[in-house]
Amino acid sequence: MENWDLQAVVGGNSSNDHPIEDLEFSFGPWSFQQDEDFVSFPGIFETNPKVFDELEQLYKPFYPDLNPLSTQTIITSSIPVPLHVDEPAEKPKKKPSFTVSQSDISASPKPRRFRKNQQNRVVEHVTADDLPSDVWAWRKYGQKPIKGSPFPRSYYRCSSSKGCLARKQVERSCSDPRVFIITYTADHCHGHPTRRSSLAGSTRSKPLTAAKSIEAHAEGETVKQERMKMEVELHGEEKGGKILSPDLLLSDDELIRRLENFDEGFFVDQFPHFSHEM
DNA sequence: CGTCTTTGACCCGCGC
DNA sequence: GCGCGGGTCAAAGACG
Repeated sequence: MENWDLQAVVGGNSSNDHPIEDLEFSFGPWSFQQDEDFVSFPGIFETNPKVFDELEQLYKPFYPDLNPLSTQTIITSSIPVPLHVDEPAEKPKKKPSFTVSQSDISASPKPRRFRKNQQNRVVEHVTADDLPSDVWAWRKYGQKPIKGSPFPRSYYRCSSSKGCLARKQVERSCSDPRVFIITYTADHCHGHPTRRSSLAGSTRSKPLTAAKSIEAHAEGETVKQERMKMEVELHGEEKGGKILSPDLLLSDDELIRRLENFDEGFFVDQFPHFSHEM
């Protein structure tokens, strides 16, 4: 028995009537589009009904009422398969055109066996412009250089609530340094973050040179800080502490105000990929 | 004082 | 069993 990734890759577009522009699934050595008769792949779905159930679970959140994803999103689930299952001969795997290469996720050419806690991951590939605002408070607990990538990977855990198992990894794509790969692992065990008693240490606002700022990106920071610095880089100024993309990021005061008047609609707007889990 | 980042050490899964 | 690589821990220092 071996674990293969079951992966749903969603190309999003929030600006028109078709929020999901592309949808592709991959499982082990196979990949297939949303409109293909994937049930006919030999051996797998017949002998592994769980695969179909898992696939449905991955697929369901996006249809029929599509969530307005603004980024490319990859959801993975690791599923055990018998070793005797043969790889497809007539259906060579094709690589999704918009997603990151497999080497960005794992340098291993073979299907990767996940560690515990990594069974359900949500991977987002976002540019600086698309960095999602993040209502959660993340605390960095580690950073590691990644083999094959010039950029290190940063590890964050949720500090919004004690005991929350939610994790986040942030790294830059080695194929496109403008793209950040954000991997969410495990669910938050709380509804929404409580206001922290202190913000000490949360806003490291030392003056940044452009080079230093880029270095900071490479080292990985919270999404909000990344966006703030990227905005400074791109536009050369920060306007009154507010970010230039009000639809994507709120000022601290506005964020806190909206959090204190928290409603589910706001939450769903901000975190569509979590909406189906609530 | 509480919370943050940084960073070297350690742990653990995996392939050989 | 060993080595590699990724993930986590924890101490130290910084910040408001």
